Amino acid sequence: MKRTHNCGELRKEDAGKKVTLIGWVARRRNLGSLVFLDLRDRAGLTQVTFDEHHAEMVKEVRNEYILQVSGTVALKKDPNWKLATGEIEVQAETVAIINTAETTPILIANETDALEDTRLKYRYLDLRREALQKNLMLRHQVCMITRNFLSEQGFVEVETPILCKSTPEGARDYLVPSRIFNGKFYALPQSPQIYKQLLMIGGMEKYFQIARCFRDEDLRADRQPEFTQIDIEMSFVEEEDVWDVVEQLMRKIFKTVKGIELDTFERLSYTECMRRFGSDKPDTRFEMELQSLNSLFCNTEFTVFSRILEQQGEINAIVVKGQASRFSRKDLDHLTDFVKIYGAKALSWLKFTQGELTGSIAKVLSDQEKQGLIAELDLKEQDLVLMVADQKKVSQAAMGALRNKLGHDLGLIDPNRYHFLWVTNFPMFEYSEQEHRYVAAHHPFTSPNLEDVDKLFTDQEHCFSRAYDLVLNGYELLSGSIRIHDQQLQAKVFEAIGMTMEEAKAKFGFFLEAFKYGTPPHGGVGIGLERLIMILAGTDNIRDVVAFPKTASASDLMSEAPNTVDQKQLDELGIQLAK
RNA sequence: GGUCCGGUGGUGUAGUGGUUAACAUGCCUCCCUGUCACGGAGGAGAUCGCGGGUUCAAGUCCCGUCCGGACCGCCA
Repeated sequence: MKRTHNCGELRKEDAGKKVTLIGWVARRRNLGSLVFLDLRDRAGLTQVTFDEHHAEMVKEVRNEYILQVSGTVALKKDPNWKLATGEIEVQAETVAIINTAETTPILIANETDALEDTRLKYRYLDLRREALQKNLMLRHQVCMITRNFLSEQGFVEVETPILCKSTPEGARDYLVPSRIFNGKFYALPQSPQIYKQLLMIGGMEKYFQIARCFRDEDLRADRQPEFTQIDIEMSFVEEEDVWDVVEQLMRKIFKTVKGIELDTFERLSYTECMRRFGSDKPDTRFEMELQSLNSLFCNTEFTVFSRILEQQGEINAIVVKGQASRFSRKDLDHLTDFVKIYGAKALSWLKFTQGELTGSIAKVLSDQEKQGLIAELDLKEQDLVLMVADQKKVSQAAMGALRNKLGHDLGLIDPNRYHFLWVTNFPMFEYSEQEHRYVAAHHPFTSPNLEDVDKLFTDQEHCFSRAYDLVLNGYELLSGSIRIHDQQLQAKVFEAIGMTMEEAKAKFGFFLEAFKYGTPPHGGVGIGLERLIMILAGTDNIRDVVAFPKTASASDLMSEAPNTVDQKQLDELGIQLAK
């Protein structure tokens, strides 16, 4: 079985050549004694023509049959400009039916038919479609660029274990029961975090891995229970060194894949980022930043606002420029419902038309406040002001989400822009409403800012860390940090996050032991590969860039995993099911 | 754990209490020598996700349940 060409490469220059193609039948057009078949492989489509002497040979052929066709390349009288190979056709001389196929439940040639559950059940058929093939090849390309680039920079790819020790901080672990030690469990890695740090202690200096990670948490459009990180760790570095490697890698990827020279990677501290965008992963392709109205309303008579301010809350506003008339009362009610998702109790709105402020809270504001608003927000005719007054966290989250929604709905976002932003100086702790105390915001190996070490116990709210994220177009593309390499500091951090040395030893004893023997200063990142590919592929669904993805309930519709197992398997593992 | 949306021939949809469940596409048969989402004629194909209830009557209303999707919580 041999082919001389793939189904995507023949051009008018090839006219007259004898060729052999192998491919799936994508479509048939049977005109009686003249039959056209579109033959498809991963490279594309080529029309094969069977004249009155050959039409009989393919009478029984149906879609998705695999044919080997030999014939002569000929120019078409009427080219099909929609197809790369549209100027030519192959006039068949011999044909072999390599395989037959039953009628497929989904039509491969029609990219838009079939809903996602059907596509997932027959994933192998969905994979025959151009869109998924392109995405998987793009993913391969990015991985190859990454491997080559990092290797050239002196990074060594090392595989770390999949069967690990469970460390039940952070995300929920996937557990694997041990047969040899009944009642004991391995955990699948949430990330190779500890191992890559051990590799630094082990003297690898520069490590990377295209690493599979597992988190047993609920899914989202951009979250799968198993996913891949481009995991990088470096010794003897500070933030700038890590960022430089990442920026170079991104430049290389975007240059090769998209032909784009990236702009400067901007930087914002976490606090600044939250203040301006209400999110730690803002889409910075458009403006419409949050503006605090706290000082403007510090003496307001409007009790809803004054009460919020008394409780250390925030009043944040965004201004939709020049589009006030576009928003009906109903639209604004929908936006109110939208902010309520994020815990906001209400959305206040004001329209600036003909020099007047009208809207939900226009009657309760004093003239002075209205003039202040107009000046402070630099309002122009037809501007719409949207405000959420609430606890700081709620106000920021609601306005950040609203900003994002409006950016999309109003078409303020240029889909061809790629805007990178480093978010730096993440807080070391975050307040847990459930536990009524400050808890670690990151894994406990993240270094605090050196000038904030004193605040570890005295001022956790204002203690910041050497953790950073890279944000691209509203997605958190990577997280990373400079790690702690000093034993005393590590002990302090454990204590500060409420972990006794005994607990720490029980959980990470091997790791702490390793720390004693000359740990180099080190830091790194984990890049979310799927999110990067999603953005490059222009999709907002992670399943479009994963070959065999899980559904929102973490099941595989094709293989029907997870499934029940034999009693014998359970017995070997010493597992008894409840009930 | 929660909120919302959806489930109707193979596939995608319409059907908002009343005849034999409609349309497109796919599939099957026949016709067709220049199609390229070919065209034309005919045909088969659906216990309307599942269970219960309301009603003279349920694809349609109600309750439960399963499945899919989006989001909130969660994701150190």
